[in-house]
Amino acid sequence: MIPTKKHLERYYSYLHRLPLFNNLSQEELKPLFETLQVRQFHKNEIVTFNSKEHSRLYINFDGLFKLTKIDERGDEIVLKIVDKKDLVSPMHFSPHYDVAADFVKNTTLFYFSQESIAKAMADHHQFSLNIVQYLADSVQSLMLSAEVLQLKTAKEKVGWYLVHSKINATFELPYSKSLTAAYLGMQPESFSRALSELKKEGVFLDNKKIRLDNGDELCTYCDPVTGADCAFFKTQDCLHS
Amino acid sequence: MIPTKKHLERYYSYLHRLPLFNNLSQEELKPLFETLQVRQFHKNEIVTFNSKEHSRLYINFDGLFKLTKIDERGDEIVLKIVDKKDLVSPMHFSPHYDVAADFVKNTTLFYFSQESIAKAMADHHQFSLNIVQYLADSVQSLMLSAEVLQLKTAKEKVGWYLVHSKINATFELPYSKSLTAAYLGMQPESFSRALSELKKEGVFLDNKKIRLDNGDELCTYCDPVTGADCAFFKTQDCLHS
DNA sequence: ATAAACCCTTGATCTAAATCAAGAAAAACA
DNA sequence: TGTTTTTCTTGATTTAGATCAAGGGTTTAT
Repeated sequence: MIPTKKHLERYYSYLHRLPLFNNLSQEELKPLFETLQVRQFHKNEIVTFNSKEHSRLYINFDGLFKLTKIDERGDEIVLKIVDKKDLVSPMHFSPHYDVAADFVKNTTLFYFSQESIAKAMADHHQFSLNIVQYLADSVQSLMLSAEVLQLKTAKEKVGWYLVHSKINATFELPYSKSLTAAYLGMQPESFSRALSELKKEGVFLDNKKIRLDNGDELCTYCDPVTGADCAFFKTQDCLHS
Repeated sequence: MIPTKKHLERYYSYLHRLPLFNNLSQEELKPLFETLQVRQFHKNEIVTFNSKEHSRLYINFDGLFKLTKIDERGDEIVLKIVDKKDLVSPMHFSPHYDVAADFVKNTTLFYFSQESIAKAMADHHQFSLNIVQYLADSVQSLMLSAEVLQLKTAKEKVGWYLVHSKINATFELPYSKSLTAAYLGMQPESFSRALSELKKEGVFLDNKKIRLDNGDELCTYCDPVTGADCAFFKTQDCLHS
C-alpha cells in the first residue's frame, strides 16, 4: 500500500516522536522515511514472522497484536503484546527462527526493509545507538518476564501486572483479562481466581479500572524497574527503598 | 589486575577470534584492546551485576558462572549459563535492573568499560553491527528459553537440552545435572525422573556422555534453530523437514 | 430489540511437578 | 587411601494450577 502525500506528513511526525528516532533530525531521517511502507492486517489474522519473508522492522501504527509461539499440542505462549508505537524486528531473527503474529484488532503496521535500516545505521551512528537501545530493552524485558513467569505464583503475577498498569498507564488494565492471563502464562480461570484473592487485600478491578482501598496495596507486587517510575519509589512506604 | 605483556599477546588473539570482533582487523581493535581489564572471581562467589557499578561488557575468558535472579523466598531462576567465550553486558541494563552472577568455578573475566565500547562503536561501524548481532542473538535465545520453559513438559525439556548438547557440543552434557535442571526451571529430582523416562525411549546418559540406541531418538525433542546445525536437518528423518 | 457470540466467573476434579525424606553414588579432600 | 562432602536417585506425599463443566454477563451483530 502506497500512502498518499497528505497521510505521509502525519506519518512522519508520528514516527519522529518514537524513541527509535531519538536525537535524529527530520532532515537526517528523510531518506529512511521515504522508504516507508504500510500494511494492514485483519483482526484474527495470523501471520508468521520469520527472517526470510519478513526481514524488516515493523512499527505498530494502530491496532494490537500478540507475538506468540504455538506447539504441536496447540498450547500457546505470548512472547510480547505489541501495542501502538511498539516495534517488532524479524530482521533480527536468525534464519530458522519464527514467531506468529496474532492480530487482536485490525492493525496498521509501518515497516522498513532491512536494507533501509542498514543504510540508516551506516549513515547515522545515532540510529545504530537507538537500535542497540531497542534491542537492549527487549533483552531486559524478556529477562523480567522470565522472572515473573517462573518465580511468581498466580496471585503475584496478577498483582505484578496490575502495578505495572497502574504505574505505566492510568489505573487501567490495558487489555482483556484473557489476553493478560495468556501473557502471564496462566489460564483465564486462574486469573479470575487470583483477582478474587486480591479483592481480600483491597484490590478491585471494576470494569478494567483498578481501585485500591488504601493506595499501597499493590506495592508488595512491584519490582524495582517498574517501581522506578512510581512516586512512592524509595520512600519509607516503598518496599524497594 | 594489570596483565603482563606476555599474557596480553595471548589475550588479544583469543579476543580477536570471538564473534564480537568479526570483520575487524587487529589494527582497528588495538585502541579498544588497550583498555582491556581483567578480574578473577572465586567459586561460589556471588556478585550483583547492575548498570551502576558494572557498566561494562564482560567476556568470560575462563571459568563458569550463571546469571540468576533470586526472590524473597530464595527461589532462583537461571537466566543464562555463561561459559568460556560468552558475554554479559550489564552496561546495557537499565539503572534499576540487576542480576546476580553466581560463580560455579573459579573464573577469569575480561572487561571493557562502557566508554571504551562506545568509542569503538563510534569509530567502527562494523563493531556497532557486531553489538547489534550479539543483542539480537540474546533476544532470540531468551525467546527460545521462554518457549521451552513454559510449553514443554519435564521430559521434553530434558530431551530438548540433550539434542542441544548433542548438536552443539560433542554428545556430552556440558554441566552438572543440577545446574542443567536449574537452567530448565525444574528440580533435580524431576530431572532425574525425566532421564529415566528417556531411558525407556533409548536415550542414555552414562557419565555425562549421551548414548543413543538408534541415533534419532532425540529428534522428537529438537527445535528448528538447534536443528539447523544438524546433519539430519531437512532430510526425511528429521521432523523439521 | 433480540439473538448470537464471546468473555468471564465459580465449582469439582485431576495432574504434573514440587516437596519431603532417606539412601546410594560420585567427587573432593586430606 | 580412606573419609568427608556433595550430588544424584528413588519413593511417598502434597499442592498449585490446569482442565472440565456449566451458568451468568457483556458486547456485537442483525
